[in-house]
Amino acid sequence: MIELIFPDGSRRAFDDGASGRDVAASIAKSLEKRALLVRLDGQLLDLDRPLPGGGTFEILTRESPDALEVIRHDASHVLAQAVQELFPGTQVTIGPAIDEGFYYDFARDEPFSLDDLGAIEARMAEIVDRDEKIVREVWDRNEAIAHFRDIGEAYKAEIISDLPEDEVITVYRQGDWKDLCLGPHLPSTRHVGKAFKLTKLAGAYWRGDHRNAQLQRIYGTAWASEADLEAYLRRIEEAERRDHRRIGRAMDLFHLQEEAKGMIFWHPKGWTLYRTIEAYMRRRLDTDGYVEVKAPQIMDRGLWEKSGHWEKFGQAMFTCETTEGEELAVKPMNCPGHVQIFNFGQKSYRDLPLRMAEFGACHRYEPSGALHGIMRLRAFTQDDAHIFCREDQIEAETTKFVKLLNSVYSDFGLDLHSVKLALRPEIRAGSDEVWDIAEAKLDRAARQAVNMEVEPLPGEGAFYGPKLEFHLRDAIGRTWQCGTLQLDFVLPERLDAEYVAEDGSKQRPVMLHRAICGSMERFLGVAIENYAGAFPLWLAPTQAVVASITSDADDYAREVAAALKAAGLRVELDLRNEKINYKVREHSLAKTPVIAAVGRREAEGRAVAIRRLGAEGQTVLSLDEAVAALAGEAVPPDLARAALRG
RNA sequence: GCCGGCUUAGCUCAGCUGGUAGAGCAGCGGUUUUGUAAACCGAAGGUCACGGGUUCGAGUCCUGUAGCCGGCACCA
Repeated sequence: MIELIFPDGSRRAFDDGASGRDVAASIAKSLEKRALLVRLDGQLLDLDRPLPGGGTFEILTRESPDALEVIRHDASHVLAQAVQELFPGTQVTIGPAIDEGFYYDFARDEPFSLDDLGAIEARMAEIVDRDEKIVREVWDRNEAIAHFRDIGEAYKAEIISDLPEDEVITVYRQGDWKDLCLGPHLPSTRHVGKAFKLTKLAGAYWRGDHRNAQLQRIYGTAWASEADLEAYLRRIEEAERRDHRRIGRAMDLFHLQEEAKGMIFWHPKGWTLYRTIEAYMRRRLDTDGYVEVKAPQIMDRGLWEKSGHWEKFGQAMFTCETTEGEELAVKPMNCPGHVQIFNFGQKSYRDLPLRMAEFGACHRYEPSGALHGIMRLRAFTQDDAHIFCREDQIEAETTKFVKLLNSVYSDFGLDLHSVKLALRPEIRAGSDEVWDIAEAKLDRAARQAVNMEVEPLPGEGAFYGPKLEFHLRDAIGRTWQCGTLQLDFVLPERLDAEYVAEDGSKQRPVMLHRAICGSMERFLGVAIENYAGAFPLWLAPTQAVVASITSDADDYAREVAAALKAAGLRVELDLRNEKINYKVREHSLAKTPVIAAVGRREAEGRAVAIRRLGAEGQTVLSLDEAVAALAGEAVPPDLARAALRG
């Protein structure tokens, strides 16, 4: 007998060998019908699999988030079956569930075309209608390897060979089709439902390694219901309207062109936005005890060799040779320059922690395929800073930094998507003891400062130290690393950074590389998508347009614009010979936060009719009131807080 | 860099199976003086990304290159 503990706390005994289905049926026939999976002691199991023992027990139906993940996983199996039925000779590899859907990687000489997706979808629907039972089988390891090799599934055979010797090999069968898989799965293909859609084709390397063969990946999305699928598709469509590239063009912020791949031509409005953010960041750094510097844009190759970057990233650096035979490199990062400034003259322990900031313009020859709007560029500006400190100051500095970062993100209405800690890579500098301490310090400090999980990334740290990553999301849910804090025990050594300690001895400082925006451009891209171009007043490149209604009011309109401008607002004047309807529409589409319309009435009463973006109708205020109100609202959040504190 | 797709007027897009280009908006010139999301008229605007080929004839078919888009790989 086995004893099951149900979510309500009740306990019941069942015969050995009872399956989740038996349990569901014993409760209610209707529950058996709706049951898809069970959870036993936290582990998901197939509904028809005999329960291996007793424990806490739960029956999952379609509505459960865990069931949705299995629906997506099964959709990938149905996809694979459909592909193999339609395109014999195609090899299957792996096909997991992912956020919002699933994919499956196939090996096939001929590429799939977009047109194939329709046919594959239709076949998938057929397989769902066939309602094939999905059956779990346990296979002998060697037989499994031989079997998959015999039927030409080399990748599957390779996967099994690489599994640990004691791993139970399970194969799931649906109709004539089968796949090596850990499971669990739904009882039959009918339960996958029809709320799925194949979305895109892509290349993907076998096992994520570019030295391996490239497979063909088919992505799809799958949901528990048609309504959820439709909502998802609508959400994607909506998100595409927020795309920073589209908004950048529509709002005339910037452009990119072939002659300068991965580099931005900032237009007046975009550059105003950029400078507003830069000024804000500069104030935040200033109040947090940073000093700002500026190091050369191009420096001798020798310095990059000494820092170690030439060896590792030389291929990706822009270089030039002078007529006098010097070899120079455009800086791909700011740290070596900052160490030169640190090294100039003598530093005392009293100078530490020394927080040295620079809005550093960096150039890197990024692979062409990596470029993406203004998120991934070849020329970008880091809001970089290096904190030179003693080892015992690392934690406090990290906590201080994360606090600042959180405060900055919240001023832009951004939520951290995730925080990750990249741990020691295989090839690294420094002893294991040093890494132990370093990783623990960052982990502790980050956990203390952010109210969320810190996800470890084994093997992904920089060669010189562990790295905290702060990720934000773009409109369609792709995440971008923006903030970062990296501990470095190598560079101070390589570039001979020293300070004089209390006892008069020379000591090496530790260096913390840190950035909040990461790249100003990327941060701007994320901010554009976050606000969908409708910036709060303090950020909007054009904060207000003064629009005349008739030309009688032109002089007064000029006066209003001048008054707003004198109060520090970024104002445009629209005296064109157009109807007010036309002007309102145009400036609304341009996402101008405030339209101040003035006609004969306003001119006579020295008033303005204020219309706010997104609001219906307008409020008439006296000119003085309007200026005071808008000027107050346009104060950046950090200055507003400072004013509040007095 | 790799796989797939796309590239037609400033922008958004038409252009069927090959017969040398079309709309809306913007811009320009006029008319209109207008009350809160598109007034009216007119003229103009294109080496159909770039190069090569097939053909009597190519935006359309083939091929090479570039850029961009979606992924993958990369990201000091």
